[in-house]
Amino acid sequence: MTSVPQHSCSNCSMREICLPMGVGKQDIDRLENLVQNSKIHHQNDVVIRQDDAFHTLYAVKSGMYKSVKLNSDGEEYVVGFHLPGEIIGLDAIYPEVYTSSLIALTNSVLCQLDYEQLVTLSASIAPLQHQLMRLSSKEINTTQAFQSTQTAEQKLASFIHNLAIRNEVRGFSATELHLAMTRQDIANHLGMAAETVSRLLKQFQGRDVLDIKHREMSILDPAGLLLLTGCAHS
Amino acid sequence: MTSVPQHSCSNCSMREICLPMGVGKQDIDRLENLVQNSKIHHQNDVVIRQDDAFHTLYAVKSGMYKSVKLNSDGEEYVVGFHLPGEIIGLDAIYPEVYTSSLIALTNSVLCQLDYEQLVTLSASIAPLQHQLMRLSSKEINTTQAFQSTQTAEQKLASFIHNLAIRNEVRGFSATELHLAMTRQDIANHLGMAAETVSRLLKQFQGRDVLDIKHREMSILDPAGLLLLTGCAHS
DNA sequence: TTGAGCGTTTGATCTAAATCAATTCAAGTG
DNA sequence: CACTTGAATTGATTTAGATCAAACGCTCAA
Repeated sequence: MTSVPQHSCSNCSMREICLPMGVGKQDIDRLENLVQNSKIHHQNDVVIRQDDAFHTLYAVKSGMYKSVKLNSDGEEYVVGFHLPGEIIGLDAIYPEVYTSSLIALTNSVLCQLDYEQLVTLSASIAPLQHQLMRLSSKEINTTQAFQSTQTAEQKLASFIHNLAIRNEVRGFSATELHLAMTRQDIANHLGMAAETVSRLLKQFQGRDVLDIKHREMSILDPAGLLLLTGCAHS
Repeated sequence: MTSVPQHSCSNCSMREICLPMGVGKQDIDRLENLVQNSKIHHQNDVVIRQDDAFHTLYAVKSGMYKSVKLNSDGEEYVVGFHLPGEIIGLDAIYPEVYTSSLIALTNSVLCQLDYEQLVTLSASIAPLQHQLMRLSSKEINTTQAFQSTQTAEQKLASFIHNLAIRNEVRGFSATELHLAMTRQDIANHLGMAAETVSRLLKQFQGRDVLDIKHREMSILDPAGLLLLTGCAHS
């Protein structure tokens, strides 16, 4: 983990997705001043430890992270995966401790924002305040969306579709995905066995919906994939 | 559905849970002025229709509501149940339409708040701004919490335990619960069959964890119930 | 280059919970 | 008050997906 002094929201390719969205030129430097030095992480670096006191929100600048919750039985649960432009830690505001650990899945960079300072600043920058609420709202939706899907097939299809959309929104490919996480991580996240993920992926391949080699996935038939989701997602 | 002109946050028994929490005496009337006339609803009244344009947040004053999402297949999904003091609509901020329909489960009352006005007001009342963020954060947690539970038994036990805690926080009984929703609603919400709910409740009764007659439930052994949850919840 | 160690795949078996099918119960209505 | 209707229970059967078990294939380090 290394510190990078230089950082800038105005030059960041994620500025239209992340917190700065809608913030005018005259205010963006006030936001930039608040962003702490970015941190570079490597695969398996633990960035946040569950139950640590919450003071800081994080924004993913590049790479990918996962959030993992450990329950009292010692069972792990993969809460989700975080792509560039996404804010991490919104769920920790209420309990004032982080509710899950954060782990880098690949070489990745995070921006740090002191939560108290951010809230104070947002009171005087309306677009920032709105974006903060929008991002919280979005997170509520994300978490709710998957609950409604029922079969393992629908869950996995929804997961892949969701990942593709998120990739596309970020200016990456909507059809060529690199899976930074293991099959076990996906399975755990979706509440199924890793074997089931493996078998379903093979089945999706057989139906020419997608092609997958190790961690590289091509979506051959996006419409077919959407059908597999049960159409529950947009 | 009837309008009630009189309303007051300062006299409301939910003020320490709801939006006014932490707002000082000098500011609370500014919040009260923003609260629209409360609406009285009866069982099965549809308050919000999914996909309608979002402008208003709601706070439950009394009674109970459920949120229901209809997916493109025509399948229903019960997103959750809303108790007094809870804010409804935070998930609609991002998409700018309500993502589910809201239905009264019993005679109930809602307070209405114009979202834009609330955000504007919160910029000048720091405790209100904080509470808005806290409530959003809480909602993210709530939605995440159940995902980690696996078996039907754990899910149902968690659901009952969660309901009991929420009741207690509101100054109601932690052991005597009235279930305003049907078994089918509970089952749908937890992603299982109504028959499974019925069988599990009977099993919980057999183990003397709880006693249930129709819609009235007594939790006889709260510690035993917590054990059944897999201890994943606080 | 070889071997160790994950991650992944594939196959066989088992089980929790769904589905199907009836019956019972409760509350409201003409 | 009987009658209707929706909710809840109970039992029998089926099945999706878990678990168990084994083999395979990368990747990395010595």
